[in-house]
Amino acid sequence: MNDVKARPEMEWVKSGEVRISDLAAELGLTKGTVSRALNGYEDISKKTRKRVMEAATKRGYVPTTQARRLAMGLTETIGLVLPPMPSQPVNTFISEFINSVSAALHLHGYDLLVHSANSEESEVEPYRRLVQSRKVDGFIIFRTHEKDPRVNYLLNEGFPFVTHGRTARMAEHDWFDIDGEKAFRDATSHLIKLGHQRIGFVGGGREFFSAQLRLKGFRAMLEESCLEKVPSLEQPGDLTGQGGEIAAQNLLKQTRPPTAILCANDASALGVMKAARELGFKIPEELSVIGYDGIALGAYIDPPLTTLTFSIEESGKEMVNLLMRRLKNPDLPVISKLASAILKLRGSEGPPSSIQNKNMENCL
Amino acid sequence: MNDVKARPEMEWVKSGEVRISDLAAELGLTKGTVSRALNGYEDISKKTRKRVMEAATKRGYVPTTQARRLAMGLTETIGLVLPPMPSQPVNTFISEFINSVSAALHLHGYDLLVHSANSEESEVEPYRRLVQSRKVDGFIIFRTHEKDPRVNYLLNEGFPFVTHGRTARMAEHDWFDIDGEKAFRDATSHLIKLGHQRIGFVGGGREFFSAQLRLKGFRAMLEESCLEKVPSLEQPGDLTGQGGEIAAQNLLKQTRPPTAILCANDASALGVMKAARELGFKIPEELSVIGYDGIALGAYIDPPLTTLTFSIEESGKEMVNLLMRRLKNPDLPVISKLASAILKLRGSEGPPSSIQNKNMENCL
DNA sequence: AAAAATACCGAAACCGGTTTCGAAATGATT
DNA sequence: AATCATTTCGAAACCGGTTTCGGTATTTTT
Repeated sequence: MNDVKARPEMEWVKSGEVRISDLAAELGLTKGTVSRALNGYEDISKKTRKRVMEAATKRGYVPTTQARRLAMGLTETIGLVLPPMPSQPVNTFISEFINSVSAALHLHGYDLLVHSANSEESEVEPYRRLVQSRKVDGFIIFRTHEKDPRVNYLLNEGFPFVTHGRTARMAEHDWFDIDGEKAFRDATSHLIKLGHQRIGFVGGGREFFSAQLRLKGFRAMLEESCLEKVPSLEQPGDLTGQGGEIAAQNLLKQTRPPTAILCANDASALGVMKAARELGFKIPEELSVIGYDGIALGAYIDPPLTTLTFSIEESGKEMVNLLMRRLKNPDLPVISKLASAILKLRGSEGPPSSIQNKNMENCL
Repeated sequence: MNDVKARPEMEWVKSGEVRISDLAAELGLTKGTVSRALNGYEDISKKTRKRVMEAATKRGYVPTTQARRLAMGLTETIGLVLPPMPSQPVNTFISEFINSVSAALHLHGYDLLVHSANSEESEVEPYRRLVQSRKVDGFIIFRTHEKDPRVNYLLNEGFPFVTHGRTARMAEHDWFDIDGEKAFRDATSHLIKLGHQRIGFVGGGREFFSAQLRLKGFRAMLEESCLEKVPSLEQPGDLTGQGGEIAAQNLLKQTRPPTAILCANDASALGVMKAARELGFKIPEELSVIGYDGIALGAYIDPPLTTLTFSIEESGKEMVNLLMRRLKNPDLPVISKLASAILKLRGSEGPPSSIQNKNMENCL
């Protein structure tokens, strides 16, 4: 009967050949039974279950994903759309993030579909396509805007997603974020304690909500410390090295340049340092610089870049957890998680050369 | 009859609701006919084709990807497995590469599945899983080893893939690579022409084939220029900043340290620069440093890092082209493409301080 | 020992498409 | 007008699984 296995070396080990119907035929069962046996249904006798599982491993049977997913009505895939790459790509963040998200998803049996956005079309277009073609069950979104069209679209569709970063509608969707406001309060406070009174700020692009929060933290700490808010010390920036250069030039060419500059990310901090060097400012003696992101390369430059850092690994994991929870039960109330960044002192900041003394004790 | 659309605002625009059978029923056709009409079969009259297509766009019908793929027996998905992240992630390369590959694949209607490798299991395990579960039609592999188990596995399975980088079996598979040998010949030649005679080399990890080729180019140019090959000037390295630091210490603490150091990538070059600073070597006056990768950050450090650069965008595109060709016709002969890196002078190299003169004219 | 409950498996529908085959309707040919 | 060739579409199988339902075979209850 089953002398099919002529030789014990099992020559059919070549993967991807055996289907569930083959297994069923071989065992004298129906494919329905085989399926239930493999999936742990209770209405299968231990004996046949064992028989089935042994045959499955022996023949190297692995269910065809597409078929299973079609039958079960889910894709087990999460979409991640990369933002259009800036001309100056500095995003060591992205690769780490993808890695962490992918690993976390894998633990839940999910795959990661990475899609690139081309800059010509609308920002929501990739999301729309993925939703309509039913290629994914949910999204991971990062670099949120305050009014984020992607969030609007997905909320309107009732499609699951989690954001890295808050939005104006953050009460309506799950999100994970780093507390950039607190981070910049801390960094600003650190600079003030060192004696700085004129502190410049290089932002991260008006369009990103996180940039606003960082600015907010910066301003709040200034106010708390009775330092006047000087509009010309706040430069927009754009998260690139080039943007940092331009911002630094605007800051340092002023008649009373700042003695410290706080940057919305490390890339612009590097731009700031470059411009500062070219303008003859010594770091950190004549100018303190602090970045944000904690990129590893920051430790290798001269002086090493002091920066606000956080765990990208944790970010990815947490976001996946939030998303999985949402997928399992779409009706749960929205939740969020706020992690904090820590100030990693590496040497690009220090006390200002000429301490302008002023009443630093209390606000009058 | 079809007064279903009570109001002209068409409230069923909500995506993902309408199936092909709905369309068929609405039009009084069978789903087979609708399918053929939509897919441009010749046996459908212009009239009904038009009717079908209009109804499809009106109802916002988009075929369910899973079903289509199951029926057609393909996944339209390419797998990319990320290598385990080093403790010091410096890979701005990866995110750019993913972006470029993803964009190129999209033009062909393919998706990109990004999978992370956990370092505990065998290197081929992720590939095996993706093959067996039939989640992808092909792979894009990078960071090849000379004897690459992934390549061996896929060749043995007869599964389509393209590598970024050559392998010992490169005659058997399509590949794309940067001509690292030539690149390092060029860089070495440049240093020699500047007057350097003791040149250090920081490799990129024995396991990578590319590292060997770069070393080969370095050695070849030394020999061509009648410079003696000093084994102690060749350090292994590991493509990280830390590895660069260690290598640089080994080089610079020698009694006769090199006047220039060539690094297998920019990350290790940054490590080299850091170590050099700490040991009191001025760059480029007392030590020239050249990297490889052309990372954007290199332009922002002091001095800006001279490096060998190439287009990641082009790499991604070319690899996708190779892979698509292979998928369309698996029996075509293997082809490959070798692109070249160009030396981007930014300032971290210059003539050695004390020119040790020696006969530089010809080899004797 | 007959009746009722339980364990176990087969049959078939289903997921949502694609593709082959054949039949009916239409048009062209003689 | 009868015959043949084309056009056009319906019917049904198929991709490879999952899941519901119902019917024996077996065990338990009385």
